[in-house]
Amino acid sequence: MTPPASRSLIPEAPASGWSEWQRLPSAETFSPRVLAEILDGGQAFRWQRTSDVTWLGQFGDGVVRIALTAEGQLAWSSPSSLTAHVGPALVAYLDLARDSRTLADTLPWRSDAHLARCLETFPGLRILRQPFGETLLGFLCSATKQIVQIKQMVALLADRHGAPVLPTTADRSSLANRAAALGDPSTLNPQPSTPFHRLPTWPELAAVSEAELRACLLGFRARYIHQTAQFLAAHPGWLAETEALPYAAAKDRLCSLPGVGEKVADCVLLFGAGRLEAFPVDVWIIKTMAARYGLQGWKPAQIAQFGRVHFGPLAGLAQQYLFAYERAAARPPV
DNA sequence: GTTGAACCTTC
DNA sequence: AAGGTTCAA
Repeated sequence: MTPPASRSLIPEAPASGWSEWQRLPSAETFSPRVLAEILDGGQAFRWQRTSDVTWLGQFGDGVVRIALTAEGQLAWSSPSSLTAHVGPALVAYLDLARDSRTLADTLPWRSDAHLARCLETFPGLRILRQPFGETLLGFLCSATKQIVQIKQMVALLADRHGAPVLPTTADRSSLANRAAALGDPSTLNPQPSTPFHRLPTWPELAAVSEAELRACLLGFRARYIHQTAQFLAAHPGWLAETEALPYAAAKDRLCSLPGVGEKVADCVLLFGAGRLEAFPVDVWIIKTMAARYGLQGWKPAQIAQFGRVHFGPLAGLAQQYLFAYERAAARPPV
């Protein structure tokens, strides 16, 4: 049992029906900026900021709020019915068993001044360990879209095609039973119910038409997701097997899915399978490798090769630091 | 093997 | 123009 976090250190009391704030089992501290980069910097698409230091997010069957204490430590709260499940799930999701600073220290920053600057700028930046299938769905949506738009597509998919996570079916039927016993007609037919829907699973997506997917603002990505869902439905176990494969084999298999090329496959393996050797090459990395490493005119595949050699077995972690730094440099300074 | 256009929609 | 993939030249 994690002890409740000291109430005075948390900016607000938990909402009713939610657990007390609890500390996470990690001594690491985070700045609001680094936490924002972790939760909302393009790894995941289901977090929204609720204040300077609090976030509301979903992954798997979980709904959770995260808060930063005055000392920069993490605390969390979830709907009471989910609390037992969310605690351990969140530790896995944030990959808190690994110390990110120790990990980052093994990167070649001693011989790479630019990397050293990126590490200093985002201390404690870490790679999430998201559910594999959800990560695949998110990055199938990502082609030529900005984070805001990807979040919008994913939110529509969840609202329209994902199962409600709250209240639990048990809660709901007990509510309905009680209401029936009391003869209260208003709760017999609960409203379109809850604000929280999980993302549709791949079997659920297989039952959604391409037209319905297009209605979720997916555009040409609707066909990719539809075809991928059909394939996965015809090959049960394929996704779980892929997740367990070594990096290169897993990437090959992912790239055989419609709409999945090298970049998307690397993102899925990095952010959804903990494969820190994956080095996704997107337009930001192409820019940064050209500007900071002198690789003007290099092709994505060449940059990926350079990245894996130069940054080593944790190239994906380095990639995330470079990515965060380059995007921050491009934004107007606060 | 390489290059370029097409693919949807929205900020 | 946007964090890409695919298909055809």
